[in-house]
Amino acid sequence: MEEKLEALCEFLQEAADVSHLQAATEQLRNHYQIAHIVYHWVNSAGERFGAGTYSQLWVDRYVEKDYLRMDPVILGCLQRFNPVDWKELDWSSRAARSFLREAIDYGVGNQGLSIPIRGPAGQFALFTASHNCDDDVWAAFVDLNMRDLIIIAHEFNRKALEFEQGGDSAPSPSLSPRELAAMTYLAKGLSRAQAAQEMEISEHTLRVYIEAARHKLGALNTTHAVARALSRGLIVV
Amino acid sequence: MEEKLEALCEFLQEAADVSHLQAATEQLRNHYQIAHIVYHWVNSAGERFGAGTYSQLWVDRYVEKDYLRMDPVILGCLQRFNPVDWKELDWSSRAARSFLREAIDYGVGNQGLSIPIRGPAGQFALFTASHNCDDDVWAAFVDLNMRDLIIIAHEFNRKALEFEQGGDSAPSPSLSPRELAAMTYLAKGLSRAQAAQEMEISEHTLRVYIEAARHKLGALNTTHAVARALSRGLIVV
DNA sequence: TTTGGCCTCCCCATATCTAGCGAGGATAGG
DNA sequence: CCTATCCTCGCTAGATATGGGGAGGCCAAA
Repeated sequence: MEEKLEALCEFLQEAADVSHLQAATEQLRNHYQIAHIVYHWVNSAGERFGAGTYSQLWVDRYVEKDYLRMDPVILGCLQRFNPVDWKELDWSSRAARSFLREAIDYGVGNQGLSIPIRGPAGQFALFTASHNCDDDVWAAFVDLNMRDLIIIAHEFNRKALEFEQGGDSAPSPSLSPRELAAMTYLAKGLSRAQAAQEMEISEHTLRVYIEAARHKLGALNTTHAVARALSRGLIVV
Repeated sequence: MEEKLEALCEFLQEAADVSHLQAATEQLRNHYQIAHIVYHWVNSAGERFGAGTYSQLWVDRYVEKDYLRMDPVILGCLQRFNPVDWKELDWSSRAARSFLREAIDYGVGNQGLSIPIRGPAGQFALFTASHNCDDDVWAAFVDLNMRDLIIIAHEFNRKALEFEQGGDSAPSPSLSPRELAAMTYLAKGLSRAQAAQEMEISEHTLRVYIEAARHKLGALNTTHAVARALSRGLIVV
């Protein structure tokens, strides 16, 4: 799985649009005179891409350790809406703190601002600016540049979306209303029998919807189908 | 211009509830000298709120006819990411065109810009500015004010989110690393046997993790547990 | 030291899901 | 009008998941 991720990222680095992003991050970094700019993008198929100015050493380390799954910046922004300063995140666990220490050792800033933006089909973009400085300097920087950074994040998203739609990426399948209802009830924890009762249809019919949704979503089982429907933003619990 | 905008944002930050948003929209409208400003918000429970400057006649008509379900602005923005000019939307169906004609009759602008923004739990916000003028004037307006409008949309969302979260924010339970891994593999569509193999433990042990996660998450079954872990941002597929 | 959480393993009976098959009526768009 | 999609219902059999129970070792914090 990790190799696939790396391959995708490499591919993207060579792709015209993303190298554009890469160049853009570098340019931004120079312009704002901060340590790093990172752009992280999860498309509607759940594939991840990134472009940033972190050192290759840190990127390798990050991938190797699968830090994606515990990085408080990622986890925090997955639950948030608006730009978030790294200080507002949850660094209480030991793993998180040692992660931060290590990150700083690898040249990542001790201060950071991340802007999460979501797309209609479960796309998730995270634009991050980070720097190494004390709190006052950082607060002043954020105060001055927050708006620009939000606008830039939107620009990046536009680019990423263009790339996604221009390429061969499979568009999110559209589920019928009953299929969506079925997925939603299952995501709420109802059994098939209960869901069928809610929808006032036979359980047999409900099964047809689940199967149809499963096939459309390319899912291996019901849980997978519900997970995909959720992470693509097709349903909401 | 800039100072006035900042004052508006400050006002928004002090706004305590949705009824204040109404006042804010009115203020924005005066400031930008356009026909209408509308803010539309769907919270994580799927409940809709709105604040805007449309005439009550049009609002009543809109609700009565259940236009929400066919309004090309709503439908279009539900599938989009970035600010969208109404001209970019799909007005091809007969119903859409007659809807637009009717809207203009009721005083809604013939030009509009809508900014969709999404939250982590399916929240959906739509900030719209509309006006009645010809294309050139409108293009100039958009060109000049797009950035401000994006920032304002974000401010509105921050307020709406605070309002939604005011009080009953139940903290997400913390799952152990193995529990998270189990949830993640299940969300990826692996069967219990496969997940156990990936984690190099027996299927029996895996079941214990799933059960533990299920109880922590207050979930009724495995699918529910995975759905909750996903929608709370505890795991990433 | 004791408590609590975590990780690992095992048994069993029942409930649920999966994967095929088939079929008729409603509805909306071209 | 026609075609495609959706909605509804039925069957069978095997595979898989679920919900109880219990048990021992490890580690860290109180």
